[in-house]
Amino acid sequence: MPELPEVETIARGLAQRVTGDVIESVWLGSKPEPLKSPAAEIAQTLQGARITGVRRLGKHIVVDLEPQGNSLKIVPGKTSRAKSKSVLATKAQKSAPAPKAQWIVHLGMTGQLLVCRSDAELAKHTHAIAKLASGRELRFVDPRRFGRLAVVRTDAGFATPGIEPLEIGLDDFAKLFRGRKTPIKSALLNQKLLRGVGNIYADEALFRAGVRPRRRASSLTRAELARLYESVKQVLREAITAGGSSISDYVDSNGDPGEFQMQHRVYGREGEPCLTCRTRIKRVVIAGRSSHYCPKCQK
DNA sequence: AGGTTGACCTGGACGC
DNA sequence: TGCGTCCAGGTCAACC
Repeated sequence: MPELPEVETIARGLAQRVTGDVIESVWLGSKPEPLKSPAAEIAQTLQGARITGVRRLGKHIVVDLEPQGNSLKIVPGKTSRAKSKSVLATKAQKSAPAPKAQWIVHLGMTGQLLVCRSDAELAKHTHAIAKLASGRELRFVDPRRFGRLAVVRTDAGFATPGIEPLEIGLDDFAKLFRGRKTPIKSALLNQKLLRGVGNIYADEALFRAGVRPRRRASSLTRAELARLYESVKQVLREAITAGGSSISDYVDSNGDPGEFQMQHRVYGREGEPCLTCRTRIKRVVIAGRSSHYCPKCQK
């Protein structure tokens, strides 16, 4: 479910609500799929850490952490309570400022990262809970288990390929598609090129640009690339303003749905009239993904 | 090497 | 009501 605007909405909400809070303890479910880092490493990194910020990188949520006792010398007795003699404690002792850490969350198709009261009912498919010093909890819920949790503790921090679509310039944007035989729709979904665009916004951007999803990426004219460039940015910005698109289970960190699904012009509108020319919207499958377009408005 | 397909999961919608 | 089928916002590994 979550593409760039949804992840951005969630990250902004979390930043507002949990920045400065401290993770007191962590519970991780028994299902191993969601964990990309070893459970012990995740627990150890999060426990006692102060949240210094939350942001989005592509479709990832990055929770910036200041490990426990960062500026202090950590002695084994101090980290005591849990699992950890901890690699963390050892490292912190050596280098005066302990390395910053990050908690990386990818929501997959159905993941949710929610802030709630600790007495709130536990949703089915809750895979992780971070208890906060403020008395609230940060919960990761994901029925389909396509989501992923990881921690990163390198100086460089979390990195992912691809360019942010809201930051790229037109020339670099055009370069991404040069010589690519793949359909433009698939190229837009390729996270190694642009990071954050997903199925809904690819379809919506192509409609606004007047380009059919099956067109080979390399066949787009400069004018079409320029229109697509603007369309991608426009549709993402509008969707962020609307708080994202809620098709079935997307909610922000507060549990509230987005509004942008009301403004979809082609996605999910198969058989309905084009809002511009009344032609029926078509749905085709491209590289396994359903793709919606107006056969008249898009060339 | 670039491009395409299927697998990974669960649950909701729909047809019979 | 119940069962089967299809579909879903994302990403990989495995193929061609």
